[in-house]
Amino acid sequence: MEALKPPDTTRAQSRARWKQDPEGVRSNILAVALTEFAENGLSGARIDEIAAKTRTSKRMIYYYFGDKDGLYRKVLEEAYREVRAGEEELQLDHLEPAEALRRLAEFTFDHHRRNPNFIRLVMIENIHHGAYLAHSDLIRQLNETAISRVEAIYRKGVTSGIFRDDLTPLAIHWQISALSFFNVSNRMTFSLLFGEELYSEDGQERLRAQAAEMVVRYVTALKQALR
Amino acid sequence: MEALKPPDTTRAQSRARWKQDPEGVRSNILAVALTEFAENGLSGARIDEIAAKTRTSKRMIYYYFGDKDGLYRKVLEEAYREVRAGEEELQLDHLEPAEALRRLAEFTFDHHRRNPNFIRLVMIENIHHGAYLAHSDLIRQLNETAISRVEAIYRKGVTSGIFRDDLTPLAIHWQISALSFFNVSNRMTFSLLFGEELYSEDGQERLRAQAAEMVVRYVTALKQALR
DNA sequence: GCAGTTATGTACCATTTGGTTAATTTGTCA
DNA sequence: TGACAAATTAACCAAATGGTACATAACTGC
Repeated sequence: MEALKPPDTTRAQSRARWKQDPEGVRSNILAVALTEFAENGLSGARIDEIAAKTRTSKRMIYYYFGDKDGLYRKVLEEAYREVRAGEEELQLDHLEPAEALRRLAEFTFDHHRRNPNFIRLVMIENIHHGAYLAHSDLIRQLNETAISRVEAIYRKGVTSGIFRDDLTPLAIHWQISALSFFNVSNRMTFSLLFGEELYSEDGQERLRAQAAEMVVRYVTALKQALR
Repeated sequence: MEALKPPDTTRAQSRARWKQDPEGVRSNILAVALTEFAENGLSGARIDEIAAKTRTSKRMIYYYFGDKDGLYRKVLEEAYREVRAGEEELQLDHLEPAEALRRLAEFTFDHHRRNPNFIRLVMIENIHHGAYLAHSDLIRQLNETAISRVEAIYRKGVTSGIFRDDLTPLAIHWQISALSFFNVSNRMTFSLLFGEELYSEDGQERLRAQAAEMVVRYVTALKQALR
């Protein structure tokens, strides 16, 4: 349709030498894009800005990821993968159920705190009604383990009689997540509205202990409540 | 700088008559903008789109709100005002502390659930590091009451000996908020990852009761736990 | 060492988008 | 009633932004 200009062959001579590094370029783009999306949201992030912070060019983003949405999707998957990998370390089998549950809650609290960019991506994804997450089987799969971990602990606790038996692992996971997630996701508005005291080192230490205690107390059978 | 075209006086004849309605126009813009920002985020929302859904024109948005940021700021303030106004109805003075606290938690849970657009705005604001909320004294002021409501209940409970005395109203408010907020904010990703069961009517009823129970149990002094 | 494929740099483009200019009408009040 | 301010319409604009076209260098396998 449009008239193409005549190819400009003269300036090509000045090009420097370079080495190919597909994997490096790819992961470099992903890393930069992760922080850009986490910082600015999906529509807030700028492809040009991402490209500029990359060691390569905008062209390569489209070469490897197709378009902005494609890039975002891969970023989301990568973020989930990393975070879930970080959860592997946790070993709770040898602990008695109440202690295991407390540790799990504390761990989750810490883990979310250490991964604010991930939390932000999840917030962003929720703003978009989970439209991108919906298309990723990989991510869904990664989360099965989260539930089974709670389930193992809870089942043991019910069997030994120290946990009440009218709850579900899913609900317990929900509660732990809520307290841990909110702590990071709403930090800015909460501290602006109510002061910084909950977000000092001490304050966080207390919130963490309180959140864990809250969950444990809730799951503990009433007749056990006095120890 | 640029050459101006000669004024086109001929077509002006065709303009229809209209009535002035500054307040109506203003609030109409605000209402439309609220849902657009809540739906798409700050950078995701389009001024043209907002204008189109308005009964007036884009020009009026700039006339009344200056620029996109100005509009967003006013939307945020308006949303806070409405939501806080909705909390006025709550009367808890006549209840004994444990019951009052349970009611407060349940009310907050319901209230957040009824105002998803507000929740989304707060999420968006957190994505932006609370940059806009930081400039609004009005909003900060509106939240003082939230804390004092908790404080009144908590103080009564401590005095009468049924609440433990090592907590702060702020932390209790944080806990209630976390459970209530997360329920709405993370609904999409959570249900995509773990299924819809927590978000059915029954599921929500249970989560609500559990959240309230969790808070009450936590605040209750241990020696009271068996009633 | 050459043919074909993969990877990359440079320049360019169409559209979208926030924002503006200028003219015109409606309301107000001396 | 007429001048001045407030409200509103319609057309226009420059910059930003997602995305491409094209040429070419690096790599791979024979």
